[in-house]
Amino acid sequence: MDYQFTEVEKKWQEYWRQNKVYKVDIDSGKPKYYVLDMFPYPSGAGLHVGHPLGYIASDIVARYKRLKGFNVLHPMGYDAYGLPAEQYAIQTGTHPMITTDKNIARYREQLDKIGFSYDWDREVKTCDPAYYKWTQWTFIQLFHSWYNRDTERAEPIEKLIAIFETEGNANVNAASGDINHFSAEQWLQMTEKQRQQYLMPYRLAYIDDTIVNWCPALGTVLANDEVSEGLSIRGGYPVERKSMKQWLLRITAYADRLLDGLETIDWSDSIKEIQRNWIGKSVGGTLRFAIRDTELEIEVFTTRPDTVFGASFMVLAPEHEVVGQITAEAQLAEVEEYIRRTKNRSERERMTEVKKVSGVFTGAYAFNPFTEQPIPIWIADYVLMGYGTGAIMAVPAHDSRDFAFARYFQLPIIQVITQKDEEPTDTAFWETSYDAKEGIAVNSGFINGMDVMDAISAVVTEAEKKGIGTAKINYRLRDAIFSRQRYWGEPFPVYYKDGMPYTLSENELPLELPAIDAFLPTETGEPPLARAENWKTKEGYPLETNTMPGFAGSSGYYLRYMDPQNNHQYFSKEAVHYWKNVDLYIGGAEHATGHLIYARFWNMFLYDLGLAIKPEPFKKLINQGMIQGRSNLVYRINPEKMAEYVLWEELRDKKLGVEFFQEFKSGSRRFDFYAPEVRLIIEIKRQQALDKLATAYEQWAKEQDYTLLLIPIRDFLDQREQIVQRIKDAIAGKEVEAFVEKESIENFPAFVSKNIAGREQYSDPINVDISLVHNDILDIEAFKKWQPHLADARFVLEDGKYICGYEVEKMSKSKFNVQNPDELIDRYGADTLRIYEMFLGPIEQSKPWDTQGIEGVFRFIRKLWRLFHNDQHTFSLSDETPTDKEWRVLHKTIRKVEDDIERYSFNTAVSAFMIGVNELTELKCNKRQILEPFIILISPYAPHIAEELWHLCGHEDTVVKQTFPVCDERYLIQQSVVYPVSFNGKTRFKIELPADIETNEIESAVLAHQETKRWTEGKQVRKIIVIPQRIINIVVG
RNA sequence: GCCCGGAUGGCGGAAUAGGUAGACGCGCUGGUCUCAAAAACCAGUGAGGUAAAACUCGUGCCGGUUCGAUCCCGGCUCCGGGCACCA
Repeated sequence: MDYQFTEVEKKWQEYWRQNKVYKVDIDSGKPKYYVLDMFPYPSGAGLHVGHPLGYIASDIVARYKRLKGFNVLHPMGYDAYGLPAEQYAIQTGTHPMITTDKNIARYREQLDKIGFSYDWDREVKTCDPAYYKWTQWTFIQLFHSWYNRDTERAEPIEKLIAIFETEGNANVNAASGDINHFSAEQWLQMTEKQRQQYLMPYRLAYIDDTIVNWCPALGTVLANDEVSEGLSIRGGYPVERKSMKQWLLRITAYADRLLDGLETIDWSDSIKEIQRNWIGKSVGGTLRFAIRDTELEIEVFTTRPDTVFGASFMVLAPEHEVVGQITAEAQLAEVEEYIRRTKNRSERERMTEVKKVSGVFTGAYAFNPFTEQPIPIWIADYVLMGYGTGAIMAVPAHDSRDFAFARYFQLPIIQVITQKDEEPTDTAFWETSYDAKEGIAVNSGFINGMDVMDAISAVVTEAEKKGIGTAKINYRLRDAIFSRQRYWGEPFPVYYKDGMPYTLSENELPLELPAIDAFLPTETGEPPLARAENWKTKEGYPLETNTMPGFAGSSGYYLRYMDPQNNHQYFSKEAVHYWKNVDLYIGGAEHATGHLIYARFWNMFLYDLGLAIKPEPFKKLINQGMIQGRSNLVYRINPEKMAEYVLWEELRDKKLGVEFFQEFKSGSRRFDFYAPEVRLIIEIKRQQALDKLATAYEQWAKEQDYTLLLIPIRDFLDQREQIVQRIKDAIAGKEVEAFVEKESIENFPAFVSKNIAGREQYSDPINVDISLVHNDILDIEAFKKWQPHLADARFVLEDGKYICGYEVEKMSKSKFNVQNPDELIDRYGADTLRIYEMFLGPIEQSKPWDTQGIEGVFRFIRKLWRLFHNDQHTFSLSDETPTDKEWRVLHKTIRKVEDDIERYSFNTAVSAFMIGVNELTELKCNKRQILEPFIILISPYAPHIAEELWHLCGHEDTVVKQTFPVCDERYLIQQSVVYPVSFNGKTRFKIELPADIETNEIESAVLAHQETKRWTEGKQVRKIIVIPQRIINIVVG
């Protein structure tokens, strides 16, 4: 019997489950290793082959690390809150929990079939009250914390209150919103409500008014990328820019630590770069500009204080508060009109119109604080209220946007920086600004001659001395909006008293999601939770009706896995001190600015609280590439085009003796072909069309003295020779009937195989379900049954086969190219699937899914099986001592596979296994001492066959718990080396030499070789380069 | 516009330290076995060139460094991803 993968795989999956082989507990005697997959959102579609790619890689590492003696934590769970289940609930009334549980069951079934080594006792679901209790708990901690900039960490709000009570808030250095100063006395005299109001801007979870994209029809707030031109992408409903009270998390407090932390973790440069951009730190200073004839000042933020002498105007964001106070009477109408125009456009739309320059002069002037010159103040929407101070000093000579603006409105451009060793030039002739942060200050008073970097700090120092500015760092990062007007999410553990939010006490957690009658917002636009009956505390205070966003539950899940059943704590001290943080995290790159940044923030906060013990949650991150779909195409024939093409092939190049032309026009009539020599017209049309037209056409042709042939398309299917014969007769001048009437037949679809000549010209590609295609050959019978209208389909074949085309595109239902892992497991088994997914290429690279190659892996698995079996298919191992060659194969493979797994090069390890099996097959090796270690070696990749073979070898225990074989260098030492000998870098021949001889011996051996003479003849040997064990190069000339 | 990746046979890819380019697999061609097919096995397979060899060319393009470059440097082209009036 050949290898029976279906039974074998089922048997061992059952065995592993029953014996809880993958269950893991704290074991201080062993080093720990934590391998984590980004847990999935269980969608209704189930897994396709792209999902398990990362899971397989992490599973290989987990199994490998176990064999290497590590205690491996390898859990899995579900990111169970998500829009699809809620959307489905809105449409059907099915509770999202029911949908979600169903989908989870399906996911679990699929995952189990692949043979993953998860410890399922640690499974978490974010929608499980026992889990989200701790999401809510963390929110409470955030609410009761503030960020102390002096200590650079989160601290309890009580400590802040204690400071307020003794000295007010003047000396508090906190990451906070806008605050007014108050004294201890004022604090003590405040009402409870006032105190709460003053505390709010300090909290790490706080409520604030935020401008959001509110969509009344959907009853929710949309993200910027869910809105296009004022309409929701989904549904096309109007979206308003609206100020709403929302919960926010003060992630900005951690901006610097999030940035610095990137230096300490092993993530790809691209993800780190994305996060750096997202945080968007810029270092500079603020400067205050006095406004002429008023007491007012405008503060600007700039990264280039060194260019202040070149600031020739100012620009404010249209919504800047000072605009109303400074606009001159004469400019009022224009300014108001401009503000109205820009107001309703979202930030995103403003950004997309980058190229257009627009703006209006306010009529007011400010004084440049260094040159003391008055400069005009403009408003323009290229200045954003949301960044810096909403105002800039414009330095057109050294900022490209200011330059464009100045040119457009003809404002002065003053050069204040020159490149090294260059003289200033007339800016009137500049085509672009000089933006680089390199050069020497000129026309700049006291900083003249300084280099840019020195000039920056000199100006900041001077500004501080004069009291008109300070050094300042700005971030692009915004606080995270934490409220969603949705049902399917974690309820906030918050109630309102006297209009102020308070948190529930910890013993009231979890606050469970209530039942509601419909999953929609209320008529008054309140979130769905407002429908819940009795949605208030015991005391009768109303509870928060928003729910938390998707990233709430996924931000700390890796910590919960460490101690998932703990009812008293998020996770125990003992657990976190043992498991620490994630050693290897695998998942998609699409979470770069979402989950991966929130989770780092969440972890840092818990670190400040002393709960997490590492500042960074994920030491090493791998982003698996996307698996793209490989669609198959069939080519549907356009019958008229095809008939024309086929006939033209018969007529062209005087094949029938006379010259034909395509497209003959006579008056308003058009015909397909015309031979002027014999006045012969040929027209191809559908039978039905000809039935109607034939008489009129014939009449016309007679009048004009043309010979006419009307050929129905259907004739091209089976009467091609007759057609040609009729044309020949017509050419020969015989009487030929223009149109032979026939019974009309039903239309049927027809398809042409890919490589039939002319196919491109008369067919249209159509996606066909990939399950009907094997190695690009269409299963015609299955295809006919695929859709009802294909039942009578006809085919133009090549070599008796229908060959499909293909295209690489996104895997999606509509392209019929979704490859589902279950099907492949049924056909080839899980081990083959696992190895094939790894074999496709480097884990981080995107690649198309192509089932063709899987056969090769399947062959490899059976070849491995045959190593252990004789010709009669009976298991047979020999206890003889292996030969050196056999040892060498084993140890070479150990070395290669170990190296490859350690550097996550899974595809090359698969090659190494194949080479190993090929070589052992060649050696006809069935020796226990070689093959048993080989089983262990391959078990991370192909756990099922490995377990089966391990037991066949007579072992009672599981292969999972063995020790990874150790490479013994002795077997790798070569007696001799085959050196490639090259002349001037081109390899010419090879020479085998003993491995241990000296360089000069190698040289003389090579020079003595007779091939050498051929290449040195008539030339001089100038140099011999010998790289021991590698190559010999002889320079001649 | 800016930032980050990438480009190697018909296809997926390999070459870990500047040292035999194309490992391994797919596909294709021919063969063995078979009544036949499947499976399996064997041989060949970068391009040009040749009866076969020799030889020439060849890692997106142009140039450089080097005894030697897929790898390092300079300048481009194309593809993928991210960011985008961020002061």
